[in-house]
Amino acid sequence: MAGKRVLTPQDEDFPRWYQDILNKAELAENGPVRGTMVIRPYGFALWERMQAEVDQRIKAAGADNAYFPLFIPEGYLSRESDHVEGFSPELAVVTQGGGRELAEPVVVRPTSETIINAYFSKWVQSHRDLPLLINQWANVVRWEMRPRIFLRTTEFLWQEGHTAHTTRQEARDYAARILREVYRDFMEAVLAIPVLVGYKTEAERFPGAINSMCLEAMMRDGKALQMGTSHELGQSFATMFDISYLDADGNQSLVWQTSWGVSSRMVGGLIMAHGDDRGLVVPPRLAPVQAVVVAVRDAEGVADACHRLAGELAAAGIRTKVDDRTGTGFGRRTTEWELKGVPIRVEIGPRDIEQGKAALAVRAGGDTEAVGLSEVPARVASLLDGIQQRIFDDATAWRDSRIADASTPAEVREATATGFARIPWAELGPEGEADLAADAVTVRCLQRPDGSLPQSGDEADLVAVCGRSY
RNA sequence: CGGGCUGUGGCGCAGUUUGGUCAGCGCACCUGCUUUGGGAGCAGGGGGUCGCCGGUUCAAAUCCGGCCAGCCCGACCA
Repeated sequence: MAGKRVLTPQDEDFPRWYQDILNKAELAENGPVRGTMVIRPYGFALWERMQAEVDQRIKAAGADNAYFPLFIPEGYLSRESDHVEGFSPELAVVTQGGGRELAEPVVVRPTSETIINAYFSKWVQSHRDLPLLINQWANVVRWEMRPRIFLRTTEFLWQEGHTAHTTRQEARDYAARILREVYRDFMEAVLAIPVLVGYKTEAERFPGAINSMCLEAMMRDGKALQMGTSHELGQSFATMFDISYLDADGNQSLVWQTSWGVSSRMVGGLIMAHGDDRGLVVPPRLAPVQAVVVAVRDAEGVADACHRLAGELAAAGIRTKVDDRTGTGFGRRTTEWELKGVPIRVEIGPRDIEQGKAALAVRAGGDTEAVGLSEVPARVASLLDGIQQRIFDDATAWRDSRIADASTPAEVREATATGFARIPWAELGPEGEADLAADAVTVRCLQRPDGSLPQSGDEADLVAVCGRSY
């Protein structure tokens, strides 16, 4: 009745472990078209929580939500040469509609810079129209060669922000602000995933950008996952789409732009940053279910006590669920909630009722304790705070133990077998970067020696953080 | 697109070398009873034109030809 293996252990086969979690925690599965995914209710609940938290921060940063079309005239893409070069291999193109050949094929958006900027061009006439700060939640399609659920799918869900400013400095500051106040804050405070911030090298830059900033996280197998990006687009799109305005002195000027996004890939990051051999570990601030009240077995008063307690927990602002499926064995249900990473289980059985207590079990760490029924809501609330911090601290300690300093490409190769390597960018350079690429090792980001975000990619003393990535 | 491999109930697989008695196993699912404090036990049961098309043969999951799909490793990427 005990100890049966639920998942392939991470150490044995990490990709297999990931697949097992997707299935057993009922997160997502493949769609019928290669590279597409069906996101199941629990997986989607995680995404909805992410959306809510990110959306709130985006609005606090002053951007408004809008929605632009899924279909983009093919001609729009080719207006920005780097952009079209970067994306054309992975475009899905519609050539027929209504039973006949289309005069001009339309592409399914791989990202919306082109169509959004076509409208920015109409909306921006005066310096009084700036800054223009727009965000949209959407699905996009990129025909990926090697899809993996959540991490790299042909269709994925994301938010993309697009802004226009009067000066380069203002645009840069806003892109950096989004990186820090929206993305980094969300990832560290809510997802409990520590991230490294920095600049992309020219080789890794977004097609059409003059500067790409990013957030990189380490997964439990030591590989890197790019969790989000924020780009300075300069004036290339402004030029191509003629986004110009009259400034206060009556001169015609071009805007400076940014774009930035995070996607459903973060669900994959959440799984791989915190998950263990028992399943998912969801940090409390994200968790769709923060506490599940489990009826141990069907006995006098158990179901009533569970529902009463769940009501009190909900009233205390805790996202709560009751599991009174006593027809299913207790062990199985416990395992299920563990697989789904619910932060706290509140277990109530006849023994607990007798003693006027409930058993609290914490997913991260596995601690258990008995708490008087009336004290449960307060105790759960305080435990949740501690759990959130603990998950973040554990992830940070884990990551830091797998980052090594290197001074030669050979040392970088060695260190990236198990984690990240830091090497002076002046030492590595674009030549060293190209060399490492042969072994699938890439520069994840350039940052200052103290880990902070540079003001420009040309600063002396920048450090290249290298790793294998998803 | 280059290199390696696989297609058999929902999932994971055995069977293919040596054609027949092979359509099977584990998990999952359904019913009943006993269970329930870490994936329960027993009994009974449902579900598969063996990727598709064609060929050889008395007989094809098995042999032959063609096609299709998927997986893994590389170039691309949120």
